[in-house]
Amino acid sequence: MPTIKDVAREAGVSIATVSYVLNNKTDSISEDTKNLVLETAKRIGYTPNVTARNLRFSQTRLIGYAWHDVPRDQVNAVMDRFTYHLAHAAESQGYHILTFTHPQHDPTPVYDELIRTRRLDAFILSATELDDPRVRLLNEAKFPFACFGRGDGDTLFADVDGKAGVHMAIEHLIELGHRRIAMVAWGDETTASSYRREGFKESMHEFGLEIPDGFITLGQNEEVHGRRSFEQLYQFPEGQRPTAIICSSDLEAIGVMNAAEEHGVVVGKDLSVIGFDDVPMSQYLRPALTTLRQPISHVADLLMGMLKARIENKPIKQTQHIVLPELVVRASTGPCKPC
Amino acid sequence: MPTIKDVAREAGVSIATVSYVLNNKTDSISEDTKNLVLETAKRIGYTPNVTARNLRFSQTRLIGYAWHDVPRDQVNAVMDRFTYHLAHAAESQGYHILTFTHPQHDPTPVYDELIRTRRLDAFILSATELDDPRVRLLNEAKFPFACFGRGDGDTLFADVDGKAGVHMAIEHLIELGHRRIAMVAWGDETTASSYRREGFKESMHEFGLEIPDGFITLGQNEEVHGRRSFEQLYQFPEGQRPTAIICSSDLEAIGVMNAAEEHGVVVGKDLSVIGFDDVPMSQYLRPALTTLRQPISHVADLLMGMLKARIENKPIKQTQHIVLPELVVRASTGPCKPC
DNA sequence: TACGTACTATTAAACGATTCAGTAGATGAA
DNA sequence: TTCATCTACTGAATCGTTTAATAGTACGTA
Repeated sequence: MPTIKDVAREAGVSIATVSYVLNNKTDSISEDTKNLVLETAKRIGYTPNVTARNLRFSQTRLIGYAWHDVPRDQVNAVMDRFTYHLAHAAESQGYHILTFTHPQHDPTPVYDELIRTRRLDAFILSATELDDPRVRLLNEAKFPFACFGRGDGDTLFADVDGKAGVHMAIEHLIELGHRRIAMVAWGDETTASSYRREGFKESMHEFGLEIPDGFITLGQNEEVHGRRSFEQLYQFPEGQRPTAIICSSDLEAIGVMNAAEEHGVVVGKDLSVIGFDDVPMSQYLRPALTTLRQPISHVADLLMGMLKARIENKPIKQTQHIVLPELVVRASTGPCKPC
Repeated sequence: MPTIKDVAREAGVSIATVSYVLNNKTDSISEDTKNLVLETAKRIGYTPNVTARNLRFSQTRLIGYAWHDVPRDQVNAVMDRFTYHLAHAAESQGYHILTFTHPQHDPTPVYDELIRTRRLDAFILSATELDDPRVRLLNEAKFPFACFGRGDGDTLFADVDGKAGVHMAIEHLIELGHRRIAMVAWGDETTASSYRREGFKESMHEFGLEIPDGFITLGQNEEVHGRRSFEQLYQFPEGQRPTAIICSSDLEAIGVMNAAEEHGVVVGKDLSVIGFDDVPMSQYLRPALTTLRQPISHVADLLMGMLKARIENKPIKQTQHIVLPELVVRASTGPCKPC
């Protein structure tokens, strides 16, 4: 592979001249020399060596994104799509994504290692928690990063508005005549969980609807949580059962639908169900699932835009973005039957 | 961040000495000096700069993997899991995965660019076709790569044995009493498609079973292909319809199951259905889907093992691996009812 | 005394770029 | 003629490593 030296020798000029021409710093280069260098570079097929350039600039043009393992029975929700869009967004800014893995409960050593070896210019984090050890580490190291999820202080983040999403879901159900609406929520204190749960409480109140005791079920993001939630809600006497259930994820919605079918309850008619995420399969479920689609591609663009500015020490117009999900209406929601 | 110079100055020795100690080339370093250097490096928190090292060795310790876009209604099958396991396997060999994207029908310029800038040491390709333009490019450039999928000549590859998978599926169905078995196959000439389709023909013949005309339906890997295949097979008079359908993917199996339900055919009882891939959702379908699970993690390990050897010019024991899928039996297959 | 030989550590040249500082040569002004 | 200025280029340091070649001691031996 030819280097800048080869171009210089072939063109009969110095290395410095070649570099100036190729970087378009041609203030004091004659037109003739410039053309000669450009032609020579093209002729011998020269392309600058990224590693050498990176060493010179103390950069890597690489952004780290940890791909954490998920048990094979769990759905990785939107993470595969997010990775694709992240890679795409990074490329359009002149960066690349380096994916790495870490033990689920001890991420920091890997982050630390990547910082210390100067392998990366920045990180993208996803599913950030309140008081997240990764965030603490990166802040202490003053290392650039941006989060898919909430952050405090001057943390760069973009997140989906779970509260507004649940509001949209309730609005849709009310238009269909529903009044008794339950929610399958998450018990653990992640930001996403509390926004979705609190959004439910607030919006129901706003619409003047009661939330009977037991209408918010708590558990983990698993199919069985949806399944158990249905069983629990089915215990209510017939006139007091919810006619619609909003879930915190599509996976839980599937659990609800599976349990409902086993009890002879027809989803979309006897019971309306709404999920969250719009995983690829949800359109092929029977009935197809009404769900809140996360604008993944947009989130990736926002994160990369902010991150590039931070890496390059440029001003950032807006450091925190909360974007609306989109309600995708399918057959799992229908008019309230008993109403 | 401290550099090797800082360690040398602090310890009062030369840079070379520090380097020798840290790389454990201590043939001609006294025990005292060695300890002094190690302690100093630890005290000031020194970690070698990867970029500098890479420049020296003309390497990047980075492996490229293209993440091609898939329409949002399609399931990305096993690619998300593959990426995770690939990253994991790479790390255990001292490498990292760089993900990138390219236009679906014009991949080569991006590969070319990454080679020319010397951003990567090698590539992993997936879904390689016969006469693949990427393979041609990489062979011409003599650039290391390994494929998830078949390859010819001395191409490094690991692939799932689709033929054996279909054989296992047929065997399972025969044990359940089935005789009239159909297949939802792919019309386009990818290697995966032909292995699965030809495997079906061969195994059926081997078991002494006929394949009536129309029992192999051709289409693309979409839900609707499964759906249409069912409709087509349902046209047969009752005693001649297939009692079991093997699909080339879980997505098609879902299509078959959806169409079956609409016709009042109960999957798992009236009709057995087998998928291919074991996508995460398949266990939560109603009925849960019997399917052929691809040993993704094993494939990733094999590929990275071979690739590392090729990059480092070490001998490779076995350059081509064909691994067995695992039949995961769930409720979508059951005893042959009319038999 | 002189010399070969361990032993230990250092000097300096790479790797492939960028860029500051400097320099020849031409031109113009005093 | 002399000096300043401008144009068009080059030399060499630098980024942070690795490693071949070399050099300085000390010791035993001829």
